[in-house]
Amino acid sequence: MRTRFAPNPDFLIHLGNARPSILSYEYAKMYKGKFILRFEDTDPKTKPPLPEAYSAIKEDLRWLGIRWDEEYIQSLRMEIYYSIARELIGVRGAYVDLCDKKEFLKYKIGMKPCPHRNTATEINLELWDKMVSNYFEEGDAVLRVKTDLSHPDPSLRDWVAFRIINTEVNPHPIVGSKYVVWPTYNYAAGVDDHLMSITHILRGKEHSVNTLKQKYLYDHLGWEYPEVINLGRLKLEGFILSKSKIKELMVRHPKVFKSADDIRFGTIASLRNRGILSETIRKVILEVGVKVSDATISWDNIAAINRKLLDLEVKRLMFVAHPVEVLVRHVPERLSSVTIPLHPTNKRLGGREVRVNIDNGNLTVLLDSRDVQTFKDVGVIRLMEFMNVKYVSEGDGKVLGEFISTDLSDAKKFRAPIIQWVPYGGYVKVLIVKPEGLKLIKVAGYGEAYMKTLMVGEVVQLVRYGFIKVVKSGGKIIKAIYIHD
RNA sequence: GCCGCGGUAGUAUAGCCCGGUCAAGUAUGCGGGCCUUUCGAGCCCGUGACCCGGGUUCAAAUCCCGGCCGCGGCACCA
Repeated sequence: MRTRFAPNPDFLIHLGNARPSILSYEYAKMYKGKFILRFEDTDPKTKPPLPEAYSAIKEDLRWLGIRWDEEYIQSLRMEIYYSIARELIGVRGAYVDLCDKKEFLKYKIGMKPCPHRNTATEINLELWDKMVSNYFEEGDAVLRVKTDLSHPDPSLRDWVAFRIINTEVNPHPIVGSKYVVWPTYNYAAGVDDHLMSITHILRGKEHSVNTLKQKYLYDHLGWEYPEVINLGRLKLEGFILSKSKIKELMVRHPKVFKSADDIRFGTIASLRNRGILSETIRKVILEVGVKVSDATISWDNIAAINRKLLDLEVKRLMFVAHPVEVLVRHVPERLSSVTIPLHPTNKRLGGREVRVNIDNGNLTVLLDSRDVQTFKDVGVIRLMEFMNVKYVSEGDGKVLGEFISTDLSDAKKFRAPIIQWVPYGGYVKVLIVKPEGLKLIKVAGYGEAYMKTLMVGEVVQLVRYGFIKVVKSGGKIIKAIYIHD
């Protein structure tokens, strides 16, 4: 078993591409076969390859846990395509067509052969050599593969295998202006799948006609076509996956959407930046499986999988989004420092010391305005991992509470809600960016001082708030991306 | 318009090839409970689906036909 993933390096890959790539890789692995990565960069004109995309795609694949046994770049295989083209002409499977494009269309829809279809082989070879040696202009000549002219689908009839692209005008990022005759997707992919002994092709169902086209090529050459498995399209609820739509947004709003890995998009890099684990993506793709029908992946589902993976591994910290000062009276001085574990069960994560300032038994903490409301409603709350507090009064905009005890069992006795808190004076400002569709909602709040030690890229759980990924730290304000709740 | 392919709960998926064990399984969501120093996780209970209509058959989610809906393709793109 040999499978392959064959992206066009003209852009980043997205969640939709994760389906064929992960599934092809897993298939090969399952049957102890080989998996091949092949860059299909044979159109320097309408889909010019992006030099940085080759490595970016490889990085994304590696991140997804995909390892490949062989790697090819089609633009480096031009001589191979050329030599097979001569072979194809030799068996009268292809001919050089000098017709004008519109003129050919008439023959095509009329199911009639164009005048060049029966050109003698020697002349065809001569014409082909002229093509390759830059004799013709762009648009003057193509090499067509002979198919069934009466096929009900007109697009199949004598499709183009090679066309001329003026690479002085549109140089290729890898081979520059070295070649002017370029193979089309169907030719290059078809030839390579055979030459690379691909046994199973897993690709999007948009390629289903291409399979039919390529089979003509295989028939002419006496090759056997691999097994094909068509995969349905994937959507990600609330995200844009489409290459063209992302490009359009970036062109139209260059200041809003600076790069294709923006957390609002559905590229693999975007999801990685967003804080989604590669394991989550793999699970989702494997769950969707090999089916032709389309699937809309819900964000809830992604979040559920991701949350479970993150839950055990990530530190839990306190954060208050809409702070209200609460003064607690009669707090014992010995409580000016408490050590709180960073995770209730994962002891490897250790703990952190939280210092508070107790002045004459008075302690000021910040609570979320919603929690202050519960405080007033319920009468007793527990400041998580710290102490139980009784509500006293509210006046002049100040909320007053009274220390009861530190025992957790008391909190249970009082059925006190457990609330996260941040010490007044011992906090750090946190700015959280929450993507919602194409908008970014910004939430500013206060995190406990320990958050200053977080590194960029680190993911933590803010208790009762959600999982975040730190994108900027070190300064006065910590910036983070909201992953999910 | 013309070719081709699909349609199981809100979402995703299992079962369909080889009809009965499917009064349809699983995950997530939603409702409730237990547990828990989170409104998180875990555990338990509940909720909710075979697109419609015919046919074949003792028996159809599964096979056949028609309809409806959805998707893909119709490039000198990949």
